[in-house]
Amino acid sequence: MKHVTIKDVAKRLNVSISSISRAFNDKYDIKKETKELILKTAEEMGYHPNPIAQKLSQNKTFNIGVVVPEFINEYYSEIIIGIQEVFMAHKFQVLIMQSDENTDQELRNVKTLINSMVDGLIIAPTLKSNNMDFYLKQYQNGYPIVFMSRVEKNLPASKVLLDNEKWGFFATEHLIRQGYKKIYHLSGPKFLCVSTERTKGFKKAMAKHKISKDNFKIIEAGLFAKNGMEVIEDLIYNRDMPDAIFCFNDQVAMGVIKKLKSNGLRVPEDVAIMGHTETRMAELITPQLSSIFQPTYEMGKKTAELLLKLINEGSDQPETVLLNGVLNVRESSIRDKSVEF
Amino acid sequence: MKHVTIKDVAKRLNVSISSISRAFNDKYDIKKETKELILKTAEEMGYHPNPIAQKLSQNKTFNIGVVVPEFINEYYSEIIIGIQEVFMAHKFQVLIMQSDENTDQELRNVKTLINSMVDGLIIAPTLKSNNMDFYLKQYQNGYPIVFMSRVEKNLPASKVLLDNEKWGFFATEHLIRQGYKKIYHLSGPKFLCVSTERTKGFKKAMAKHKISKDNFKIIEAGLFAKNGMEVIEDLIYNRDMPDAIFCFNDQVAMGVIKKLKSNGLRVPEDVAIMGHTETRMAELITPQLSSIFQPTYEMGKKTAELLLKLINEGSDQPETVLLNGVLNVRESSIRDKSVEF
DNA sequence: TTCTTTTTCGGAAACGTTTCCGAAAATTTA
DNA sequence: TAAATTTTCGGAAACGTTTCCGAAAAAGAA
Repeated sequence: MKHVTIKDVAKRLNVSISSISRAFNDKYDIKKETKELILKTAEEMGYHPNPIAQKLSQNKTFNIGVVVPEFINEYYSEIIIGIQEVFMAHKFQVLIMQSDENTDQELRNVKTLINSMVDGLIIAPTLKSNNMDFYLKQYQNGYPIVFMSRVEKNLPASKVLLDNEKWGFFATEHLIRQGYKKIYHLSGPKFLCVSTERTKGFKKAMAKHKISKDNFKIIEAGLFAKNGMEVIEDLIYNRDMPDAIFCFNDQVAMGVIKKLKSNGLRVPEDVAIMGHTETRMAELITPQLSSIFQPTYEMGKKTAELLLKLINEGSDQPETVLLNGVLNVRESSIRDKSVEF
Repeated sequence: MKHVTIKDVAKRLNVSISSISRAFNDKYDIKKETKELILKTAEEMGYHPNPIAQKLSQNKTFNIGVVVPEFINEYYSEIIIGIQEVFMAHKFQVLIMQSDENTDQELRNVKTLINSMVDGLIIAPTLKSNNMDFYLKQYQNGYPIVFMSRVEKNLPASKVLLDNEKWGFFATEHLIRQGYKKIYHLSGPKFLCVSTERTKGFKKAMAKHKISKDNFKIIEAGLFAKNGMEVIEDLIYNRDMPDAIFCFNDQVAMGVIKKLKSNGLRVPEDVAIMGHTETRMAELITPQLSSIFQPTYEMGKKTAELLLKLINEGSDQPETVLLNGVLNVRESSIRDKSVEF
């Protein structure tokens, strides 16, 4: 496992190490023939420049870091695939770290990556991240950071996110247009901005269509299937069942559907269900789940491009990319066709 | 974004850089007071040792690489969490790369990581990986590599995997014991060893319980829900429906269930379904899906420990860890309770 | 006190590159 | 042919550490 170094090649060819370096870095001041000779014998000798040494010398690591709250769900996994695609094309390595929805772990991750001298950072904060001040300070000091997904629209930094309010609105309006009269919204935690945004969209739709306060309700549920199940249990217990529910995400929606079915309620005939942040399971369950598809792959690519620009050109103005979703209507929110409206 | 270096601290305190280094590396030959003084002022000045320089100097990167075929499914994500846990405790960074089930991409990933001088590698090969010879050569040259999940039981290298034959056997035997008489197996691709192992287990159960050739069948399906759906379409078309199906994995099983239901067949009354490599969705769908749970987290931890040992102590004998699964019986494979057997 | 041993520290080489500077060689111009 | 310019290359410093070696300082033994 002995590595061939630049010196070995230099000695073999009786040239200076600078020439070897020049040959490998496509510098202008080297004769074409010597360059080719060098590259050829280097190849033969199995020489590869040592990235660590390059990094030390250039003070650049060609690594970037990605910190996500989790990648158990396909959401961040898909985003990362997009990120990786862009950076691999530019010879960057993508270091991924996950925070397990833990703000301390997140801070440790970020510090580890900064310490590892990554050239830039993509951060999707955890649920209750209280590290934003620290991140912003780094950003303002010129450290290239792009935020993703779970940040406020007015954060003074470059970021890529779905317009959650808008698509919360569309999801809700779809239910209204289907003729459902009593619509509840199971929101995520209220300290999670993507949740409050979606809730804002929900309220906006209620206002636009002049639905009275008696006919809608916002219930703080959570992120997971079990949160959805718990809420349904309560609603059943309280005999307070709407005819449509817009859930914070597909996981919650699936919990809701499960619980409704096990209590003999039919979806969508008794209660219509709308999810959000579509998962691949949406098509597989019965009934198929209506949801808002997020363009995860494009989110990843866009985020990566923003960071790449920040790394190469430095920051000028923070740039915010608001992406659009797709409303996928499936069985779970289609009103019985016999009902005209 | 100017980094404070060891020299700055040395100048400030009027000591040599070697002393600073000694203070940070807990060397014995430094006075306790100076050490404390150094650590204190270093802290004040915001000095952190530059990992790149450390790596260059020590010829060790404290990075390890993990190459997985994908992490869209929760399986590898969970394993990675286990891996990360162990390595973070030992101050290693975990570089994750994914191959998108593409053997060329996989080779590129591995080479990139080796070039990046990671101290060790965990590899879960892609479907049709034809790079095993290359990996084994590296391993035999002393490069620390541990294989995971998708490798042959007799591969001459350290590895961690589920005993797929055994749990394929148990899954099948469960169906037999429930009284199902005609049992089909939807296998994965035949060049995927975890699939052939599970199939072996299926056959073994058939042999043990003396089920005649007319009453079981092995159909090569694939890895995804749509593969399961396609097979069911064929079976319906050919009027060739068993009363139980053991699917290669949960994804296939969910496709199967969906297709059965949309054709008016009930699960498990008409056809019982057994999955494998349990997903969290198993509990959420109707009917709840019986499956073989794989101890992903422990797999990750165990793999990481093996690699850590290999890195620190060098290789002696290749070690193979065969993990056990858990048979989780749920609604999809429980025979009507009125039937005694 | 003087000599030996131990503790503590500084100097310098080494890790493998890139890059600046200046010089030699090759080419062009006068 | 000589001078000026351009091309090509080597030497050496720099990146920020660790570590070896030997010396100074402190402590212990005689």
